[in-house]
Amino acid sequence: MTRILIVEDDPAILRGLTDNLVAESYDVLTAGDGEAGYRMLREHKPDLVILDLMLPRMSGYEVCRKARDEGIGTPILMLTARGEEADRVLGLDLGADDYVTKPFSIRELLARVRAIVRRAHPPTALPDELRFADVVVNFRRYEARKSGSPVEMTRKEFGVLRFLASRPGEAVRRDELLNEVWDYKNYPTTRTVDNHVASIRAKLEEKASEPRHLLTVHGVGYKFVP
Amino acid sequence: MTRILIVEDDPAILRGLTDNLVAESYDVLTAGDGEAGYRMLREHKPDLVILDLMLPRMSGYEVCRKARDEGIGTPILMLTARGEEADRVLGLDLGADDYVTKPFSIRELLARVRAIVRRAHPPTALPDELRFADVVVNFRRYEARKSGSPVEMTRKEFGVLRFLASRPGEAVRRDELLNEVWDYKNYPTTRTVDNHVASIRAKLEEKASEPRHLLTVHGVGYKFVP
DNA sequence: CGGTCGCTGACATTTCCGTGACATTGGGAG
DNA sequence: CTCCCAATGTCACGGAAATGTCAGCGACCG
Repeated sequence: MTRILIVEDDPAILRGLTDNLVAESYDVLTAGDGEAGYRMLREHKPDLVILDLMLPRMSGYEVCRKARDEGIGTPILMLTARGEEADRVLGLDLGADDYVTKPFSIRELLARVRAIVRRAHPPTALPDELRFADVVVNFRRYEARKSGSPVEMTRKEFGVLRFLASRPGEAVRRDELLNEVWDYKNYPTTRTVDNHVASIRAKLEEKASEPRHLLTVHGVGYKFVP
Repeated sequence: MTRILIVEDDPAILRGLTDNLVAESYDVLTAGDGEAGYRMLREHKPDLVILDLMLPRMSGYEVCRKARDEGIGTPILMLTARGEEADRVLGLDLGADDYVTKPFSIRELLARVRAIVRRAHPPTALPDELRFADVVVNFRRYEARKSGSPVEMTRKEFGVLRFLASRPGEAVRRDELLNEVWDYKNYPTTRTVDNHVASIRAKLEEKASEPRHLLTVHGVGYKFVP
């Protein structure tokens, strides 16, 4: 799970950021001033810090410099107010990885966060669409069709199928599926995975008892073959 | 894959830029003088050009002007040496999208490249008008009609419907709607979205309890289908 | 000061998820 | 080859989470 520390003294912005990042299933830590932020940075070693430049007690500038001086390489995304042009370059020269100027669009900020995180943890790309036999599944539309007729599937079913399909032909362990499709709060039994696979089979396979695309790998997990 | 053309005569800078952009998984093309750069711009239609202002054979200034004269709208990021202040504005007037002054921080340049690329792949344009079943909605006039009769809708309702309609058939999460239709300062509950969708249904759907165009995607959000 | 709009919270309803019990299968040990 | 245990298939139920619905309240505007 990717952990993000937000250091920001404006409660409105802090809340907006937190909500959005949590919704994107990041782990979020927060601090309201530079000192607390710096302490949390050292103690919790987040994967990314979103750091306001103007902060009470210790500026983002100082937090950044002190962290870098200590060899802490955690990626830092700076928040700067408009007109702090000089500080911009300074922030970047200090070793911040990117900056965003307030007022910023949430979309832009999330895009930058994703970009930074992606550089650190390259993920496996998930497909947007999947076709096999007479089945078409579109993961953006959350739509599935078999022989042209719509099939109702649930969110978890889409999630499981999508992850299996991202590694075609490869056996995927149950705990890998749990890690990828579920979040860390809801971490059910591995049997839950079986149930979801079973219901996907019931909906998309010709004969659920003799699956041809969602195969069991005994003692390991499941694999998808087109 | 995003393709970037770099036109730069200093081999050291050229190599530094290339390495960094390749590392960020861009496709990189290079040219060492203005003429070659101009030719490659026409032939390869990159998604972005990083263009030095001072170049042998044909200046960045000329390349930019000629390209724009021919209606080539490719985004251009200008590299200018310090003290070329006058040229800066010129470069921007010519239709360059951004500029960076040498010596530049590579991080800053990468940040600007990302910003330009993002702008160029627009987050889906919003429609000005929408028709489905016996409904006509005009988002410029803020007018809606059902079976020819006017229907009163509020600003937020127009906003929500418009964004959903900009991605027909695709499931849109509540937080995406909040990000697009609301601004980051006013960031209400996701339940607020439900209410607005409900009231749009009440006004435009035949039976609000059995919507046929504004559909719920359980666990995800909503989608609009024409 | 009356009305609309937008947001929240409470309650009703629907959908889905996770679990456990039991049936069935697979594969290794003997 | 057969037996036996573990792994998996199957199913139904209880509860939780997501959504629909409605009323109320404050902000803003005329």
